[in-house]
This record gives sequence, structure tokens and C-alpha cells, in this order.
Amino acid sequence: MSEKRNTKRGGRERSLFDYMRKYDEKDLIKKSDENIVSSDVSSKDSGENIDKNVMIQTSKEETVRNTENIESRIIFIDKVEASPPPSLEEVSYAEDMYILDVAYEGSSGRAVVYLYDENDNKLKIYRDRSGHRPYFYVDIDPSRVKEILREDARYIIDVYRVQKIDLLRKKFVNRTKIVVTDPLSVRRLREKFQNYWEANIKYHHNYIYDMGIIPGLRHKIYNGSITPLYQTDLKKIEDEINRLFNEESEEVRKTAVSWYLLFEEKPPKIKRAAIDIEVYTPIKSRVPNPKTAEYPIVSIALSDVDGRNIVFILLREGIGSVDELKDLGSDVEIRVYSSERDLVLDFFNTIYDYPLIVTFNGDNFDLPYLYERSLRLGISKDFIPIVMKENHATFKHSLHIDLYRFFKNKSIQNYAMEGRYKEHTLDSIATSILGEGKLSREEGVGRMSIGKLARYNLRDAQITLKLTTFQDELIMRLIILIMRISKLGIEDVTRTQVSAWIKNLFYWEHRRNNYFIPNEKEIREIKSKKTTEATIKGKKYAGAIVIEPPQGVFFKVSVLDFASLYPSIIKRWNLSYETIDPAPGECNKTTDILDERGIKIHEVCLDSPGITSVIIGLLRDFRVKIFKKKSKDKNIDPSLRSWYDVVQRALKVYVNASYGVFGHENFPLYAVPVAESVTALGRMIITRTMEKAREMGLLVLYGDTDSLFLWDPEPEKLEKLRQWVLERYGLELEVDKEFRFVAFSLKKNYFGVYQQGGIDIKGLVGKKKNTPKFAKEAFNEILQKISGVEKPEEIVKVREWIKDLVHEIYTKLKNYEYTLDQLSFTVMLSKDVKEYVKNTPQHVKAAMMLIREGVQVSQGDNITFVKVRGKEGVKPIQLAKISEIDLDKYIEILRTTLEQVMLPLSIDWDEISGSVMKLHKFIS
DNA sequence: AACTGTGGCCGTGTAG
DNA sequence: CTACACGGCCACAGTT
Repeated sequence: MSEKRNTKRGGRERSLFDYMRKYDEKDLIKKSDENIVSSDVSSKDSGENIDKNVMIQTSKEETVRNTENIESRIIFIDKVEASPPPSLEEVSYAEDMYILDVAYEGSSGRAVVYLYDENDNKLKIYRDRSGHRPYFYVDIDPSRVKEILREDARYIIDVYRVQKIDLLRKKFVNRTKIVVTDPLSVRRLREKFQNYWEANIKYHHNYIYDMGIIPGLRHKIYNGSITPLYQTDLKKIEDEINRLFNEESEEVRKTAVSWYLLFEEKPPKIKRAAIDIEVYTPIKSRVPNPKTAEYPIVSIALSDVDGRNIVFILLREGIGSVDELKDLGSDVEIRVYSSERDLVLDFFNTIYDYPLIVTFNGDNFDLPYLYERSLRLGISKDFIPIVMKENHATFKHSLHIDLYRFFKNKSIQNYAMEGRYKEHTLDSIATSILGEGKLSREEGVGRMSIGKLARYNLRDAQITLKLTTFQDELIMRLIILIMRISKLGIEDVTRTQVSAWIKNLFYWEHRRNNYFIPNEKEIREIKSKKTTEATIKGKKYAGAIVIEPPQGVFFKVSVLDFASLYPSIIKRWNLSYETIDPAPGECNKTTDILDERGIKIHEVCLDSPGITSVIIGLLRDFRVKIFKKKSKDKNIDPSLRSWYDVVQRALKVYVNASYGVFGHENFPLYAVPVAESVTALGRMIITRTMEKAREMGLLVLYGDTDSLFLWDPEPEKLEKLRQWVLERYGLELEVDKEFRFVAFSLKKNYFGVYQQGGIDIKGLVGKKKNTPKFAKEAFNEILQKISGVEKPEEIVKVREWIKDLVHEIYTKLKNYEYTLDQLSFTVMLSKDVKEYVKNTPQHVKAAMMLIREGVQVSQGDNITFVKVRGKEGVKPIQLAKISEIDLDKYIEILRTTLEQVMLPLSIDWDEISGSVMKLHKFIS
């Protein structure tokens, strides 16, 4: 039974390791045994007559039964029987289960829907009963198609004519639908045709679109059909939509209601556990390779939402006494094994209870390692619950979220989490979000004592879990909401970028509206007119305007902001790939797209609402008009309000990313004229607004893309300008920030001190992560001092203070009083060392030196180096000595960093450095 | 042949 | 996605 099931889910599975050589299993076990030093507590002298082979070992001498009163429960486990992962219960009917995912099952050739039942916290499956099959479209007659596919008849289920709307050509079109037996046949057979449509869509996505599934919602499954279930009061929603969207058409309002429901339905609470494995390594810096899995797994930790914490730990020689495990906490269960195989098997048996498992980097490490190691330990594939898929790893009995991949998502990092973490390590994310990071360790896993190892491992699992539970499950609720908006399953959503979310959402909407999904080739052919040139060489089209700021300090500065400018433009000008530049005679009513010079660059059809315009417009309106307000409304119950905050964040992700993806040429619905119309209209709007402001006597100091910095504006004039923008462009211009003063140095480089205190630093060198610490510290100190300034007159005093400080730092630098760490630069290697063919930047030079020393360096690594005297000019920090640093270079860096702050205050660097230099020369 | 000055370009990080 | 800042690389020209 289970065997059958395994192979079924394994239909699409393709092991990472298929191409690897087949091992002699006996040999392997022997080899691994050499690494795992067996402890003296062997099966022979311990638990022969103990119930279920479980006993407690508190020290080497005494063996006692489990007692509740000791600090943590320590259980010695002696022999574990392998058991296959349980089969998931299959249902044919469902009333109120949440759909979490959909996959294609090769063995049955059917779509499988993963359902979460909140009543028993179990994952269940539904196999398609509607007879849905993979398909694609071509533009030739069925009879011709049958002829072309004569030799592939056994893969063909049906061939027939279908009529749908072709948005690009604005008419109904007939195409031939070819229904085939399996997804692979789509891939193969489409090549026999010159033109084909919808043949690049993954089958499980097709299933979601065609069945109208909205992952993350409750559904009713009955008689082969699947329909979302709602508990929300429809009347209330309709009333609110009619009130807030009264200017929209009937059709848009209807769509709005269906969208609103996604944000009101409560999310499921999913039972889950976080896991983390530790692998023995002989050398601290070496990361074990999951492809070979040559070192033993010495510890696994599990932490679940019900407060259960387990550490599965391997007893080895020379890692201290089991006594060390006593005080891990009363809620911690410690299971000690003398055999790695038993440890792994027992771990597998334990995770069978969970419908969802969470890891940090499990796709690339924990799961493949566990999988390969299990094979090495002689565990048969049927007893390993892990499945290696094309681009991720998961479980046979549960779904898997890899938080590393989710938090690495730029939109999550910048928009949903508001840039709270900068690096993508578990430690850095947890520290900045939870205020609690990994445990520190000096030694490699191989040398840690048993107590330390257990604690370290457990902490990792606990913080991994906490990343999904903090702030009332913020991350889980966010994931569920993104699933609902994008119509992707949980495993896809947590692993793909925002462009994939947006693409899927648009495909779903096309299918729902009976539109053919256009292929990339035809959009490019029909909508390719490009009219603007980018300022920067090598870019495709012109972007935004940045106003040159005056250098200096300005008191009482208000910053005005167009609320989500680009999405608003997309909505207001009906921009979409199908509405832009209509073919002659195809459109009745058009409007010109003018840029900031008043030159017509494109035109857009206004006959019917454009699909991207409608959807992006709706998402924007939902965020601005409804959820941003609700998330701050003190009259709403706090827990509901926090839900609205999550909704608002999810919408923010989509709204902010929407323009970006449509401007990316790899995006399937990309059209250059749309992208350049958006930026051109943006330039036009900010330019006209700036002109109007000046006409009204307002002083515009600076502006970038969608913002205007005004110097001491009169409130009445501000309000008048707001009204003008609203009437003229239908856009909302808001006061975003009020600065006590702003110091400008260059475009995209300034700092401001808020009315209520607090500093905003933009672009300045002192803020960049690749600036050495010594310069950053000086920069911050100066800024702190400046932020205390209340009135213009006080600047003079600060000026003197700064001069003294710079003197001090300058002298300290000259006297080698900084450490290498304070002087180091950290720069990311954005590609492999070998790929730097045009130039060899400094960090690459340093990386090459590291490689010569035998250190592994790869793409994405941060290289830390210092500048030294001599031909190469750099050395990785590991190889450098303080005496060889290049003083002049560091003085230069200090100069550029501080000058950006000093110049607006009219402090001359040469004046300061000149006197220090003389002093220095005099002393030496 | 070695050195110096210069301007364009490359690479990184950032603003929006 | 484009715009911008900054440092360093590199080719080229002209000089010693």
C-alpha cells in the first residue's frame, strides 16, 4: 500500500542524485561507521528487556526509567524499526478543508489536491475526478493536427475546435485544443507545430486555473467540481464596495467583491514542526556536501507549534557526558542513540505526525543530506519520507516550506518586512526579526560537546519555528494571503519570486475571463514600438526624473509623495499589453501618452478596461482605500486589525512590484511600450506638478521619481497643490515626511532630521554596507551630533566640534590605532570569479588570493579585504597585517565619507586635513 | 620600454 | 525596472 503510494507521488520526482554513482551499500555503512565512534553504551549491555526499547540513561553508570521530575527528559533509544511514511487519507468529497497545494501525480496521471483539515490537523488528498488532462492550443484545423500527430496517437485524448477571446487582436478566435495523456507529451508534441499557445504552463497550474481553485481558501469538493467556500457576509462587502468604488463600472465592482472575499476569510492554523540537522565535519569551515553525504548526522532537532521540542542526538566518544543534556529545559525531550541509522529512522517516525514541515535551507541542505545519508545507511527508498523534486525537496507525507527561500525573496525582505533584515542567514534574519539569534559557537560541529551541540541544534529549530509564529503567525498568514492572491500552492509560493506570483495571477484571470493566454512571441511582435532612449547606456528605455538638489542645509522641509505613482498611472491611463498602441482601425476611442516634453510617445485604447490596468488598479485601491486604513483603525479589534495589517503588507508586495515585472523582458506579459509609457507619464506628472508649485510660489528643493521636497511651504498653498493634482491627474499627493532640516549633497544623497527627532539617511557612503567600520563610526558620530541641532545658528558650534573629531580620527588612523576589522571592506562577489573577464575588481583580486590559499569562494559570498601598499593593493583580511595597510587610501575613504556630511555644512576637508598633515609630519 | 594622465567602462550598492 | 554615485580598471595617447 505505502509502496504504491510512494511511487505514485514519485512520478514527478527526479532525484538530484540519479546521476551519481551507485554505491556499494555495505561498503558505505562500514565507511560511515569509521566516523561514528560507537559509544560504550551499546545495545548489548543496555536495553534488552526494556519496553519498546526505551530507557533513560542519565550517566554511564546508572540506567533508570523515565521519570518526570528531572529537568529534561532524556531517553536512550536502542533499536528502531523502520516504518514507511503513512499514506495520506484520500477523500472524494470535502466540505470545509483548506486547499494548500496541487501537484501532478505521475503514477495515476492525475492532479492531486492537498487539503488541510482543521478538525483533525491532518493533510489529506483528493485525486481529480473530473477527468481533467493536460492540453495546449494550435492554430491549425483538427484534421491537419491529427495528421501531424499520426504517430503519436496514443498520447492524444482529444482534438477539437475552441473559441475564446484573443485580447491582443481584440476579437474572438478559433483554435484547436489538443488534449493529451500527460504533461510531458505537451512538451514534446508542441514542437511539431510552428505556433502554439499555453503549452509552457505547468500542469498543476493549469489545473488550478481550470477548476477555479484559490489556494489558501476553504473549498467544497463535490462530484468532481471544486468551489471556494466563503463565510464572509456578502451583503456587507457589496455595500462597502459600492460605496468605495462608486466611480467604477459594474464589472469592476463585481470583480472587486470577489477579490475582497480573499482578504476577509480567516486563515487556517496549520500544525507544523521546524526541523534542523547537524552533521559531523572534521574541519570547522567545511560545509558537508549533501550530494555525497559522507559524514554522519550527529544531531537533529525538532520544535513544533504545540510546544514540543525534541533533540535526536548521537552518542559518540569524546563529546562529554550525557549529564550535560540534563538542563536543556523541562519541555525538551532528548533522545540519545548509539546508532546513526536508529536516530534517522526514529526521526522519520516522529515527523509522520506533521502535515507541514518547516526548515531553513532544507531544500539545499537538510533534506537532500538526510535523503542521501539514509541511502548510505542502507535505508530503503520506501522508508525514506523525502522526495527530491526538480527545484526543491519535500516529503511524501507532508508539505515543506523552506524559509531561507521565502525570506530571500526581495519583495518579502523589502516590502513585507520593510527591510528589517539585510542578510539571508538564519542568524541575521532571526536576530533582526525576533531579537534572538543562533547560539554562538567557536568550534565546528565535530568538536562540540554533547550538551553544546544539543543546545545549538535545538535553538536553530526553535528560531526557525518562531519565524513562522511571531506576531500571531504573521509569516504564515502572509503566505496564505499571497497564495490566495497569486493562486499558487504553498510550496510554489514560498519558493518563487514575485514575478511568478504576478504571472500566475494574470494567467488565472485570463482563464477565468475566457481569454487565450498570449504567448511572449506575439506580444513582442505586435507591441514592440519603442520611442524613448535611456539616460544610462545599455538600458532599454527612459526611466524617472531626479532633480538636482542645491548643496546645503535647509530648515523646515516637507516631502510630498504621490501615493503608489506607477500603479496609479497604470490604472488611470488604462495601460495594459493589449490596450497600448492599438492597430489602425481596431479601436474607437484612444488617448495619447505624452511625456514631460509634451511629445506623444504612444497611444492607448479606451474602448474596454485593460486587464493589467484593472487588476493592478484594484490591488492598489484595496490597499490605499481599505486595508491601510483598517490596519490603523483603533475601533477595530486588535487581532482583526493585525490581520488587516498582514493584508495590507501582502498587497504592498504586489503593488510595489507590479511596474517592475512589467518592465522586465523575461516577464511573459512584458511590453516595452507599456513600461516606457508608465515612466514617461511619471516624468510628465512630476514635472507639471513642480512647475505648478513654483508658479504658486512654493520652493522645490529636490525630487526623485515620485517625491517633491518643499522648503518651508505654507499649508494653504500645499493644500491647493494637492487639490490641483487630484483634479488634474486623479492622483493623491500626500505629505509623507516633515523634516526639521535636510542636508543635501548630491542626487540620491542626503540626510534629514525629522521634526520629532530621528535621522533619515539616503545613499550616503557612510550608510553603504561596503564602507569600512572606522569611517562608518565617524560618520554616525557626526550625524548624531548634527541631529541635535534645532536652529540654524547652532550649526556653527557643531562645525567646531566636527573639526575636532575629524582631527582625532585622522590622527588615530595615521598612528595605526584601528584594527584590521575596522578597516576592512566587505563586497559581494556577484558572479563566479572566473566570470570577471573585462575587469578584475579589488574584491575579486582578494577572492583569488583566498582561492590560492585553498579557501572555497563562490558566487554570492561576501569578500572581506583591506587595502594594502604594493602592486596588488588589496589582501583578504585573513592574510593581511596591520602594518601593511595603505594609509592614503584610508584617508581618501574617510574623506569621501565625511565630506558628504560636511560639505552641506560648508566645512572644508582640506582645511582640516591640511593642518593634521602638517602636525603629523612635524611629529615624525 | 616605462611612466603618467585621462576618459570611458565595469562593478557594486543604493533610491525610488 | 532605470537613475545615480563612487572607486578602480583598462586602453590609449603622449612623454621621458
